[in-house]
Amino acid sequence: MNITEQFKHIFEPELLKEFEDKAKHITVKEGDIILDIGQTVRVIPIVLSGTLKISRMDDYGHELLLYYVSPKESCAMTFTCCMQQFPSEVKAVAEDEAEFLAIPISLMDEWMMKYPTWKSFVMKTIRARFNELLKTIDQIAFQKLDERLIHYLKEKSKATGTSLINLSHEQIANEMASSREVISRLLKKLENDKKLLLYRNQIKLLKDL
Amino acid sequence: MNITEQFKHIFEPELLKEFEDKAKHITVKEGDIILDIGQTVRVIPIVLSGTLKISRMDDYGHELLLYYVSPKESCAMTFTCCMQQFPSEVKAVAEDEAEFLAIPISLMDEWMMKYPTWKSFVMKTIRARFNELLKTIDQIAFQKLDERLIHYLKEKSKATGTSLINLSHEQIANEMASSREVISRLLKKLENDKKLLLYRNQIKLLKDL
DNA sequence: TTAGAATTGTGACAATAGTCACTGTTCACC
DNA sequence: GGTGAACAGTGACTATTGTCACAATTCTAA
Repeated sequence: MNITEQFKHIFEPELLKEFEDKAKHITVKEGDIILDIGQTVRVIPIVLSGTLKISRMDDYGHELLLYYVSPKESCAMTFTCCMQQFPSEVKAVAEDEAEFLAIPISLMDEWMMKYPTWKSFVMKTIRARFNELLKTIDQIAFQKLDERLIHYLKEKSKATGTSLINLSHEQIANEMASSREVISRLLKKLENDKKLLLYRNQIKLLKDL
Repeated sequence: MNITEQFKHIFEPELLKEFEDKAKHITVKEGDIILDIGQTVRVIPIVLSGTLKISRMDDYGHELLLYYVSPKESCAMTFTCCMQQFPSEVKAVAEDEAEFLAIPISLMDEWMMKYPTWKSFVMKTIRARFNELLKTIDQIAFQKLDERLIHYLKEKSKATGTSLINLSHEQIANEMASSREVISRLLKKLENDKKLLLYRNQIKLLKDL
């Protein structure tokens, strides 16, 4: 899709022109690692299509999904990291085939001064991501695994825009920092409760989940 | 202490002058609620002395400590909330008697443009708080309660600047979203392991904790 | 000084989550 | 069509955390 068209209600025309001139258009395929923990942030991504998955890893390779970056969105942590050239604390992976604009970090500062819509976009993004992290904290601190699983499935469904989730139980367990058997059992229980249907590598969410 | 003196290495003189002219000097005592969940952010606090405790609550009143705001620091979430006039998602309580500068949120934007040190302070604060939230997530997602307790005690000690922690087991359990009996038992175990000493309403951390 | 409140200690048990071992099923590919 | 890999189901067990009940201790304030 035409970038100017997609963003014309968000950014001023002069900024859209800058996008055209200075941002690189990047396409990645499912599973590609866009940014790993410890890597220096070199560009700010603005998603055009597809979804990026942002997650946290511990020292033993355990993963925890933090949030998704959907089209027209960006990741707050790149803003703050790049402005001070710090390495990334999180991992960004393409959830499916995705396109994004890569904006050189050197423009951040200039644009913040020059374009009110950019400043507002940055602030909105930071706020939104703070709230996502708080939601994640709520989940793991206050909720049991069965409720967390339901929340996870709903978020995944929202991010991909479909009630068909193409993941193995093992993959789900990994993203939730849990174990396969436990997730299998909980999913089975949800199926018995008519909340979803289980297939191989696929889960169909039903309306009363 | 003189404000100009305390901040002269952080902010430019013109900005310090603005502090003197436009910021309110507020003193609160231990336990005072500076900002509750749902309240609109009206000022940006910059701590002069004492410590603020930032925590998250669930719908049933369970609490989880997120991080502390120490002298010369501020809370990132007020920045982003106030710039768009959103209600607060977290609770801020005075950990002990504390003084802070209250900066009217209307100045935020102007100062961001005018004072490079202010912009840098804001960005640094946002980055630091993101990382604190990630550390909190690491703790609850990847660590067992005994490790979390040790981490909690060390952070508390760092925040208050002493190895004497004046809290009941119940208070600790609350801040960690756990239960009193469990915390009591874990503390007892740490005492047996010569990591700390237990008294009524007080814990003395030993050097090999 | 003494009653009541707050704090701490502890045993018994329940609930939740994780691990191990093994089975059966489905799929891809030669 | 057959074979091995990936995926899913399940029972048995363990570990961790939470809950309940109650005792013991210490503090506070009348």
